[in-house]
Amino acid sequence: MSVGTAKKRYVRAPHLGPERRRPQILDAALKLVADNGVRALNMEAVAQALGVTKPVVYACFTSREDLLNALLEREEIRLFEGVMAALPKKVDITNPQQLMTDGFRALFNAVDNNRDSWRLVFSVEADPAVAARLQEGRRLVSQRVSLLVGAWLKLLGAKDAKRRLPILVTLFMSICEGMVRSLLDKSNDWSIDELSAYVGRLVLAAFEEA
Amino acid sequence: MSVGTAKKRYVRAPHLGPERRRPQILDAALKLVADNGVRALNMEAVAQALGVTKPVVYACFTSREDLLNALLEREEIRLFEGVMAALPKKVDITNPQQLMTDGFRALFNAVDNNRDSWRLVFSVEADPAVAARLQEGRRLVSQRVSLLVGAWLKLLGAKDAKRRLPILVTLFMSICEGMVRSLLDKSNDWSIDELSAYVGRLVLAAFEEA
DNA sequence: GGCTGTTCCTACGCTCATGTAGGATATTTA
DNA sequence: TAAATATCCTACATGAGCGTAGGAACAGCC
Repeated sequence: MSVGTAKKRYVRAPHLGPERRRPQILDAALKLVADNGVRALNMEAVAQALGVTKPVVYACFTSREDLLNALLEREEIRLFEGVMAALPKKVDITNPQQLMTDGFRALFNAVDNNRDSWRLVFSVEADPAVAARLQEGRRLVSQRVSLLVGAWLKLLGAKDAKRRLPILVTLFMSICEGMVRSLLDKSNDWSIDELSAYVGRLVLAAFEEA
Repeated sequence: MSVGTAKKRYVRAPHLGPERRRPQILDAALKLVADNGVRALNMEAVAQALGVTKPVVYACFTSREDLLNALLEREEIRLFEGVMAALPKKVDITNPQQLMTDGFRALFNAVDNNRDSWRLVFSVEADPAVAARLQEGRRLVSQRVSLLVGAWLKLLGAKDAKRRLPILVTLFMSICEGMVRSLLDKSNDWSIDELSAYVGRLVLAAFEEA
């Protein structure tokens, strides 16, 4: 074939510059991790997803670890917002049932509206590069839950509250995490409203025995 | 220094042969994973732990994946035994409290007596080489739990049992997993007897609302 | 002691992913 | 339009881990 009519083998990517590429890269990285797990997140794959080459990615993030951290930094805002909004400011004794149901509904909706971000959290556990950050996030949420459960125990007038508290926090966190996980991979036939009402009722029953 | 008095730089490992090395290798691998996570499991590390070189390991297991599978195959016997023994044969309506407490106690003891094996389970989740095997294990346990919870729902005469079942199973499994996890990394001031009694009471309360 | 077969070790090749140097191309500026 | 600058691409260096070929040391047997 003649040189004149030969098609270019690739399309050279537009000159956007690091500033405008950063968010694109984070988007691509999020999708990669959410779809195929953290192990699928490598610089080559990210570059390809954008129709670009590695050095372009490295111009935005100095390393894979840097990229992953930046991704988490961006997502954790959304994530925390969802979780913290689900937790009530104060424990309202007049209607604990409502409190639970509303909380779970808020959580489940937050998850359902940001599935990829939430998948990220669970995928990323496998990666040591961000283990510390993740653990810190969990600690923060636990702390908040601890406050609320502590208040609840006080209202109940439970004996031995100080000792029971960590167990109850663990229990509550496990339940939340389990339900969120199942929300992310199974798509069962429960609406979020139904599910939060049911789970809320069950969990409340347990906590009334606390 | 003279050649005659030069110390050997290494001790050549005894000639045991693959047959007798296999269990040693599995032990070393288990310890590695339990202590430092799956990522720490590489053939070189395993070899070093035994004072041996890689080809010796490869004489016993054809690949890293093979080794990991063999390890899980060996451990899962112990693991299943613990879990299945914790689950009652039949749902005894006369004393459900006892049923729960005994179950949790059996589970927690099984975990506490095989901490490394259980750590393995949670570490290994990060590795795609055995993801399928792990998932299958979970499925088997779920199935068994499902049977029991199904029977329980029948005894309760719960409405909509079929639809509620999977939610309850997820809930129950999440709680178990969460408690086991916390048993493995925190060493709190609860005895296993106390803990199982308390958790049993809470979970029962929830399930009476099922 | 010498022979045979087993077991172990040294040394290397391969692949995949990270990260970088330097040239090519586009865009902006003068 | 031509130089200066920003951005991108090709090509390579490096390192970790997997897996293997072939020679060295040992054990048991005659």
